[in-house]
Amino acid sequence: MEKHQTRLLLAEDDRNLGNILKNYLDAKGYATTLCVNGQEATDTFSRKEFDICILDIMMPVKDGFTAAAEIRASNKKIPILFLTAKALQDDKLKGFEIGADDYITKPFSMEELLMRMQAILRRTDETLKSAGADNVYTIGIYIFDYNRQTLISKSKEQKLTSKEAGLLRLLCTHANDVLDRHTALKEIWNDDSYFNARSMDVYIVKLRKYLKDDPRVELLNVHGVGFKLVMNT
Amino acid sequence: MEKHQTRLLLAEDDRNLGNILKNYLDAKGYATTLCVNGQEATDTFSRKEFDICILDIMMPVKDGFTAAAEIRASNKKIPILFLTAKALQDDKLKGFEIGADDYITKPFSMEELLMRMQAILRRTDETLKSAGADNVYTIGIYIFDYNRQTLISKSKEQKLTSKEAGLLRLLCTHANDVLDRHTALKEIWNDDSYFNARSMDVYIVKLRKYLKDDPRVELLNVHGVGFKLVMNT
DNA sequence: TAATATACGTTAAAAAATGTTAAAAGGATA
DNA sequence: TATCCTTTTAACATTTTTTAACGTATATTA
Repeated sequence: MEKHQTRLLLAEDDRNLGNILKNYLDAKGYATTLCVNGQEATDTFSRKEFDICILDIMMPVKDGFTAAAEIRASNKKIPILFLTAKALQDDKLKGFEIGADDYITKPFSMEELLMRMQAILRRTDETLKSAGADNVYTIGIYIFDYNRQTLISKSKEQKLTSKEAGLLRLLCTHANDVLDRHTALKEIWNDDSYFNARSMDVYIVKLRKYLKDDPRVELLNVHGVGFKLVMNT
Repeated sequence: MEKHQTRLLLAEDDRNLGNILKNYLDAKGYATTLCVNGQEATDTFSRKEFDICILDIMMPVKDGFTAAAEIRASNKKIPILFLTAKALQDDKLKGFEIGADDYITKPFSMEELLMRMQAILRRTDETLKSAGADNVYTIGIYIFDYNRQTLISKSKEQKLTSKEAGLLRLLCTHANDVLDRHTALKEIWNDDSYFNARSMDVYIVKLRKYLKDDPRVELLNVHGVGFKLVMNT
């Protein structure tokens, strides 16, 4: 039921850049393991499970190409992304021949790195996006299936409209945390205006009615900020 | 079950560069269709089947981003690769947001383009083939064959009309995801007008009737947006 | 703290989109 | 032309969403 974090192996010998990247990627929700050379990277890879590797080319002890080749030998599916100051053509081609998924030359923006990683992971993680997209949430005594737009409890099965389901899913992804009004309006109404805000209030009332059979589930307002779906266990 | 050539849609308004690329890619074994603007690209894409798209950003009539968005709306899986002189960061991010798989800035070497294409196709080949398997889709207890225009279950074989089959195929390629009304109307009715929209609603009713024997298969409406064929969990 | 403004709760009506069925129109073929 | 099949148009029902109106709660300021 729990969607696991994407585990990322990052090998970068520049401690400064390495830490900056690790912090950024951790903040973006990736479980990042930082290695400072290729040897450490291959050792770590053989001990732990990873979903994607980001390797610098020029590193002491063992370079990124060599590390990539070893990683590829033990796992021929895992995405590998090279990161390097070398813009030399031969190196790029060599990287792709090893089976790299991308090759980013420094300097690059961290946003671009993230985008390129996501572009690769979109293709790789079939389960995350398309097939098994975990859109089923447990809300107290209810089971909410976003895909089917149903909210089921022992006593009854409530069909939801698309707006109801969309809003409830957003609330679920922010469970026990505040969902900002503006965020919700932009996500579901595509436009943050006065009337849409009032419309959203109407939907909050509807959702409260649907959820009223479980007193431990509360849909609280945070004045001036948004709403919070609280589930007391 | 022979393995077909990879079919490549290339949109590039610079005739010279376009022809050089087409010749190179053809020589490398790709069946390349060259378009000189975004409009031609989207028109061609809706008429023929492709495995990957390479789009220039700045093109007359319709730019590459707009074309990509339309292509992505009608096919959420097909790899899209942008090709451009613009190295602006915002543009890159915009490209990836649309769902691009790569973004190559000019000047680039044709070898690198080829490598990047192959890196993407390595990831997608299997998934594309298994997912869309030659226009035959499994929908719960049914087997839908687009080419034969049949929807077969154990109890009966339903013959479909061409509009029914066309709409059902689009819904299948968007399985468990919303198929936009406008996209469907442009794809199947070639024109997004009020009466065609009503006609489409009639067809949705027909498809629901055909699919009603499997309660796990649902054809849901997403109010104001489109329809979603739900069939997992 | 009272007055005031703003945000939210609630219900109902209006408006828009979709569901449903049947008839009309269009196209192909015997 | 008669017939069959597909598609569109029409008419009416129902559902979903928005807007309006009014009440209550929360924050702000004199």
